[in-house]
Amino acid sequence: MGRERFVPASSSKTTSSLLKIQILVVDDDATSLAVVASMLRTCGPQVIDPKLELSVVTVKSPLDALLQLRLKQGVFDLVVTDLYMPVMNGIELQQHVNEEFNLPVVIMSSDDKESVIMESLKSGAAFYMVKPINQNDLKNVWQYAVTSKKNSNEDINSSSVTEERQDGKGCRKKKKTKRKIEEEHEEEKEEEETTTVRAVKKTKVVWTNSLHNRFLHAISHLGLEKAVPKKILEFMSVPGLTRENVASHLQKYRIFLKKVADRGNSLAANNLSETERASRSTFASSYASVMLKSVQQRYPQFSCQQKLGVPVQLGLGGHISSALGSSSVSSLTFPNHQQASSARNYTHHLPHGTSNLIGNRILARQPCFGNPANPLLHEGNRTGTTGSNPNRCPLLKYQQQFQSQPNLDQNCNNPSGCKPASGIGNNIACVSNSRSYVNNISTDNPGMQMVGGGGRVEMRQNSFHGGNGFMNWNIKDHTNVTSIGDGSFNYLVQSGKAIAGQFPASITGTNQDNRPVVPPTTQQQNGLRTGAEEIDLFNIINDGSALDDILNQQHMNGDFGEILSQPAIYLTHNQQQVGDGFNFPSNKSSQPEINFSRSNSYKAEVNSPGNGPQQNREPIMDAEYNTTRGIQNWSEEFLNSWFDDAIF
DNA sequence: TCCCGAATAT
DNA sequence: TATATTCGGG
Repeated sequence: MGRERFVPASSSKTTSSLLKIQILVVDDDATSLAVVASMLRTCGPQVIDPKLELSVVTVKSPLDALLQLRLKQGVFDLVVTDLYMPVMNGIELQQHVNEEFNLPVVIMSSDDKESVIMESLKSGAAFYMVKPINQNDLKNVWQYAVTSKKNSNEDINSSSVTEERQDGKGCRKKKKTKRKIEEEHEEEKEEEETTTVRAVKKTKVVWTNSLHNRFLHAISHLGLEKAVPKKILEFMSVPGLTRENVASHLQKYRIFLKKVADRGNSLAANNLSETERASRSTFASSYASVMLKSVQQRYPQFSCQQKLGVPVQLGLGGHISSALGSSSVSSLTFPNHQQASSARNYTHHLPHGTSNLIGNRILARQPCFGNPANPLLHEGNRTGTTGSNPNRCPLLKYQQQFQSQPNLDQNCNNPSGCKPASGIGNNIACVSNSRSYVNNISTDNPGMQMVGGGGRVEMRQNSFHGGNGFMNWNIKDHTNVTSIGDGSFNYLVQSGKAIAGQFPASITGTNQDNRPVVPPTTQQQNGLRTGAEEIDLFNIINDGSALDDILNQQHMNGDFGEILSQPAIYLTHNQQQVGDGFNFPSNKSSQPEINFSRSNSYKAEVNSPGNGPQQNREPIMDAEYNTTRGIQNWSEEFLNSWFDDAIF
């Protein structure tokens, strides 16, 4: 016991208690005002201890705002203001508020010019939100309001310490000028009961995705070993967050990591440096990356990339190919080991342009495809039937390129158990950018087949976003393709969207329309399993719990971790099928579009989070995208915006 | 004195 | 369960 029991001091500024958080929203645009206020009201209780009383007051002019603030001294904890308003702009208002009330002011505007943002921040805005505002922004606002309130209370307390005392009934406040630890000890017994009936609970930090992502980002930056609370805190640079908060979270995170690691007999630090080297992605520290490392460390036989020394990027970055130009890409083939070569179906087309493949150690780098000179992957032919032709076995070529083990045979099998082209582990998720498209990817193996009509792969909104589907697939046995779900498009949707602080979000089988994924009626052979079990596959992503099971299945080998990948990210921002090809806009007004070729019915209707009609949703990204550039060049803003949404 | 991190409390 | 707090020790 014997800990501080501070209550917010009632000063001239702060008459409210911690029990109540009030935000004042200022916007001359009535619609915007209403929207923001309503969103604030909605999301407040999700983030803040519901026991706290939250309220939002709106005013349409900065002058009214100041009036309100003066009238209700100490009532408000934070001001959210539009930037451009008549009479007084947001920055000016902020300055007034700062001088007179010392309250944090959040400025919002659709103006995303860096200069404007910088100016706002320099002038002292707590932060700047670019409209359209999303729920996450507002959650942060609540969070901020709470933490800043807490802090200001603490500040007050530290200068003129106020202590809350309680007799089990009412709460009585006692002012003291100086507080000494010894005194507190004296009062310990007396205060015993106060622990149960505290008028004021310190606000809990809610580890939102955004916060958690920052946390992960910090860890990635620092490295797991050097990531100690203080440094993490520093790096995260979140106002109000304390070292203790971070320490607590870190503890939890470590426990989580340990749990994951313990699943394996831990091949310990094997290959770690390589892994480390490969993990240069922005997201390298992400959960996925940790997951992948863990998987790979435990199951080195499934870690061909490492052995091959391929410079893959791990984690959420998945395999991100560099933008190496725009040579076209033709075909990838995956022989079906189970069938006679004459019956094998080579229908694997690759995107051209820079493609990002996730999946089993297929790294679709630009020069790899359709370039006979490229030893990594050779064109072979699209409809070839001679499975023994090594040129049609990309992995074989891949293997040859990198002379290291394991040696794949012509069927892309390898004696050490690495069967790159079989099973779920080989799902290849492919997203192309650079005005390219995914034609056709399929493993043509018993196992999970990435599919979509003609064998396309769809990367929908990444499940980590908790939004739409994860990917399509069909279950395929030797002869049949069994659809999961509605038969045309099948999705695995991750349910646990944005559950704060949950490292492993769970996945449920729900298709795009929230209909449950219907498990295949027939137990598939060769390791194919029921829908429920397939869902387990995705749990690998989450906690690895299904890994053992899956590895026991024939044809289910692979680096599952890589299913976690970046590409879906590309598709998470308001894309519509408009034409042929997949573009990101060069400016904000144009809509990204996507089309996986081959079928006009195919839509990558991935949007900013929300439930409204797709076309009504606002893009949440304003990423600069240059078709000649690769993922590495995605703007920080984009990455950050993704950061804020995603659950890693 | 700081602050880490396991243990424990809430 | 998630987060906060305590507390021994470097």
